[in-house]
Amino acid sequence: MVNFIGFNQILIIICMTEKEQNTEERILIAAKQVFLRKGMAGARMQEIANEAGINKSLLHYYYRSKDKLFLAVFRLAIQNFLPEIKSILLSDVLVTEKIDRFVEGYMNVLLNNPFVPLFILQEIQRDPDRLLNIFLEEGIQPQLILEQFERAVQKGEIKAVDPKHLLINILSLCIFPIVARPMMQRMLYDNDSDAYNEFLRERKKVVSEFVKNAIKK
Amino acid sequence: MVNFIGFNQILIIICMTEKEQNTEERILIAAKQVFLRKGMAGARMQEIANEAGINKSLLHYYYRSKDKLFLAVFRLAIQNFLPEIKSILLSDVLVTEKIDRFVEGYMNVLLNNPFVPLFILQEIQRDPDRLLNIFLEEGIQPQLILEQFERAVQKGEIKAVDPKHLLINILSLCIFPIVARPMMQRMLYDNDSDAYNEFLRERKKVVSEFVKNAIKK
DNA sequence: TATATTTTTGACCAAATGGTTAAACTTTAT
DNA sequence: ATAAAGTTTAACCATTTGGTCAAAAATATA
Repeated sequence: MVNFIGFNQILIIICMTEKEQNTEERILIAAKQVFLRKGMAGARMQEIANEAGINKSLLHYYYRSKDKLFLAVFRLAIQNFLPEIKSILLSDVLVTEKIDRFVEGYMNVLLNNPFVPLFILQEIQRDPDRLLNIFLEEGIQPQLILEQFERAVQKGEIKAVDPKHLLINILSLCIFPIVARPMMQRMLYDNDSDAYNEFLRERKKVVSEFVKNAIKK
Repeated sequence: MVNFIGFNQILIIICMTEKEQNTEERILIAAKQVFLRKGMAGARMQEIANEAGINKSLLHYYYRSKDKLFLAVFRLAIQNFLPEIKSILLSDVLVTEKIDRFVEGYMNVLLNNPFVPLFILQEIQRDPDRLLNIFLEEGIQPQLILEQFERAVQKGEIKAVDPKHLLINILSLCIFPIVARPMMQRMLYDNDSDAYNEFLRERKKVVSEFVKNAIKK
């Protein structure tokens, strides 16, 4: 008998869109879709299985429980943000230039992962201690930014502001318009998605200017 | 036989903390507690009944379904914010003074209702059309603020800024630190609640200055 | 090719959950 | 005091839901 395994594998590779990647990865992607939109409490294992186009039992075969699968998604969500942020924070430029880059880069990541922030805020409210620990494990270090602001103040590059307030200001201005998009797009732009996208594009400059204006001596 | 009804009522009045107000109201208060913290998907009818100290059937007796009870809570949450905001917006003072008052008043309401914003953002993401309609029914008019900003620009009171960006900036700076409190209090203040309260107090001034600095000519 | 191992599936289960109902209890009206 | 109306309760119900299991299918190994 002829061995069709190789042929099948070739088929699989060709039809990547349908049977793309291994099952474990497909589950994770489907779980991300569902968990990010519905949260832990609103997500259904069956819906994740449907989204992945596989049998529900496979979710447990690969991830054991809903909680474990959720944790994998939570980690993934964090990892979507970390690299971009770290590379900017570690770059060696003036603090004002760094703020420009941060706002630009951070808002880009937010636009590509619009469901992540509300998801994270929601879930941290539900189970703060455990999930904040995961943040630490994934290597989030707000201290890093705060120190940079402090040094910039000492060196006289910027006005003497509380670095914590400055950090929260920047995060607020970037994150809120994404988190509140379903509300604001309807209230301010008659639910015109293109118009709100344009608004968010403008916003990169607006936020940069807004922040820099507040810290220039 | 002696009529004990009057005596019972007196007891009820005395023990207001225990049997306070009528059942319908007690249910609404309990439902608010649970829905605001857990959201529609995470809330349990039994938990609400326990919180109210009554039988679960009474929830359905007074509010028919979980969905109806949720809607009542959603309306209530909006109403907690409206009066304060409206009174400030309608006051006849300079735009800079109005921003001061708005930030002060809005952040006070937020501190008294810290779970409302995340709750609303979460639920609007789940069912945007229906819930945004409720917002309109309750009389939210962002147009009101936008027009005031526009007029202030025309009269030359403030720099020519896009009123929508200005509005989102103010809302962001006020709302985000409350919504992200479970996260930020831990990351920036070692979970010291008093320290974060102090941070939020300072913030009223910081935000006011931050915003006014961005719009002064 | 035959055998062991891994992957996938459908049937099933127990607990949880929103909701119903009839009876008991309380209050009001007559 | 009695009947009527309103309120409260416990027992139930149907469905949903996370999870299990044994058998089937596919794959790897010998």
